[in-house]
Amino acid sequence: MTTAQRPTLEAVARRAGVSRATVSRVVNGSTTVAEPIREAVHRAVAELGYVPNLAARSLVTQRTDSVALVMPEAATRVFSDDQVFPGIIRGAALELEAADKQLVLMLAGSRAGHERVERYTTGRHVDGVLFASLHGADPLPGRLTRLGIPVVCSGRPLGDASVPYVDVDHVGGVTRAVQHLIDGGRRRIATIAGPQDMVGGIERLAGYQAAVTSAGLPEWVAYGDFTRESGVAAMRRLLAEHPDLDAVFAASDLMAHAALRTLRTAGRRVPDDVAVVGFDDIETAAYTEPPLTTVRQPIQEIGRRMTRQLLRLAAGEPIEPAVVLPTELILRDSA
Amino acid sequence: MTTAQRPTLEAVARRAGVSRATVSRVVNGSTTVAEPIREAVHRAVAELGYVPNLAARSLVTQRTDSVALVMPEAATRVFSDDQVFPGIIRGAALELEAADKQLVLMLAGSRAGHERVERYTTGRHVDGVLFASLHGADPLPGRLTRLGIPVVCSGRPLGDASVPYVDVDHVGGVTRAVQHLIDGGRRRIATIAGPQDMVGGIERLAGYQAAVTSAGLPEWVAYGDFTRESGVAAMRRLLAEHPDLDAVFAASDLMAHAALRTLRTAGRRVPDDVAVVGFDDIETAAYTEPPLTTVRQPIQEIGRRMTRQLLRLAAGEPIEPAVVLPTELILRDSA
DNA sequence: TTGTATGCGTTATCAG
DNA sequence: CTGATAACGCATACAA
Repeated sequence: MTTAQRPTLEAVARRAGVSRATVSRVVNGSTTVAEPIREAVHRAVAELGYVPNLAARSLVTQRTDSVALVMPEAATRVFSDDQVFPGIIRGAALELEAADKQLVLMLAGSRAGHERVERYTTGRHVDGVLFASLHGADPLPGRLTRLGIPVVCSGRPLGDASVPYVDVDHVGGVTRAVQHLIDGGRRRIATIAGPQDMVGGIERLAGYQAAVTSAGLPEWVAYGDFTRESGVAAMRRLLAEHPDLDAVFAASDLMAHAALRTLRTAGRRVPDDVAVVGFDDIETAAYTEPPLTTVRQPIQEIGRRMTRQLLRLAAGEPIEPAVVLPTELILRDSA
Repeated sequence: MTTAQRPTLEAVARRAGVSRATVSRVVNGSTTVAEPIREAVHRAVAELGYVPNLAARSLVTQRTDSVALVMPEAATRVFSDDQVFPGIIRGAALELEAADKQLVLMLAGSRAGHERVERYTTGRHVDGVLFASLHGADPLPGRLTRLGIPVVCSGRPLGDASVPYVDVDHVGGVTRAVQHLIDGGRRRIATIAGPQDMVGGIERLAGYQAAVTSAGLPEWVAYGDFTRESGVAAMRRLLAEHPDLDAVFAASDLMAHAALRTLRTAGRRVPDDVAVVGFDDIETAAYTEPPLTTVRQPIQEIGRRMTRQLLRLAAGEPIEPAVVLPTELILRDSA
């Protein structure tokens, strides 16, 4: 292993018999360099295996051509099978690909991880930061924004209102879902709510509450955290407390899936005895038994829009502070 | 939004009435600074909201305190439910957490993505590079190694043998699995092999071939790519070509799961008519119908060991060129 | 214990 | 079209 001293611009310049400035021009594709010189430089670059030092470059350009996508979650949840994070990642990756920028994924599940992400992003290691899903009132997005670092969140940030975000129309989707249940003759509609430290959890519950209340129906709530396990527990609680329920709206498809199975175990037929509606429209929603009626949110599009907003911001263009994407009720067999 | 000019060491120094060098010492936790001065500096740092510029720092220290984990796959596959990548990510995250280094995840699914990763890593944006799963003979690990950048691969790299790696004992695991089938009286043992451009696919097939051949048994192979869909197709082909098979070893649990369902659909009972063994021991393996007998590989441990090796390498310590972790046959009901 | 001076590898500004 | 030369923001050997 030749721990060869890494060649610098200087070395290339000497080899090619030109100045550093000229080498820099060629490397950066400037068109104002004479053809023979350009060739000589390219040859020298190849012979020496020269690769620009990004730290030096970004020190002067003030850019890094990379963008961070921060996921304030432990790896387990990020890579669970609800495919929400992966969808956002895919959307961001596609959009950054087009802009020829590097996507840097960072997990901030632990306290230390969160701090490390803060150091990394405030240290200008990236041109902008995307936040994938925030818990509670995380101060980091606001802090970065105040430092002048472009930030876009997925989901309205709970703490600092001044951070631009991309979200979906939770309330509209839930309202349509509950209305659909009511139209189908359901009158005892329960909900399995999501975590109340996340905007998605909060708004979907609010949407449910508004819909049942305005229809003069009772409000039956059990809380989960979007996962299957929590869905099972919540569904059991609901069945115990309200054995006569005839419909349930779950704030995530994973919890809806759990509800489906729990209801069957309890001897209830879906949708005959109990109708079930989920939220997300993940891939498996079409393959559950029975196939799940659910509120679709355009997950990948969230990633794309966030990224586009961020790139605009980084380019100094003004952007709208909030983008809200539509949701859609997908009718299948469970309701 | 105050696009405040970002404060530098210089600014902090002036504010605190000391030299840049002293501020630098305080910021980096040097103990040789008088208490009152240290306090003054800290105050100035807080008042100005100073954050060190990482590019400038790494330009002089030659370190970035971050490590890249490259996944040469599209996002879809990385985040599929086999949980192999997530396991490696978790292992690496845990180990880097302990070392207080930042984990930088990079997807290199497309051609352009691959190039971008190359620029990023060769540009010394990270102190070392972990490769999660290589297809074919990717030249990048070798190239980075020759540039003096620490690299560790998961799985023996197919191209350049000089790159250190961490792998599991594929052959040993498969041999035990097949032997278990033979001990159970099976004589017509087929395999659903993995992709032959990946070391895992190659070695698991080789292990199967060696085991059946040395037992004087026929060698029946159908190829998949580790996914469920490919497993269904492969199992169907095997059933069509060798309707009398009495066992199948699948090179991944996902494919084994598919085999289970396909066999049942075809009217075969597992394990009565056909025994099935998988490879991986993913979480769902315990919940399939029937629960899956499989070869466990310590996925998370792979991530941890890779990372430890990389950190040693980056610290200039010598490391063994190959680490091979043991596999274990987990007996459940499918075989 | 603190300050001074220097260099890390680029890009950008200006002359020529 | 090309070449000096000055930043960029920080860490550190050396001097005081």
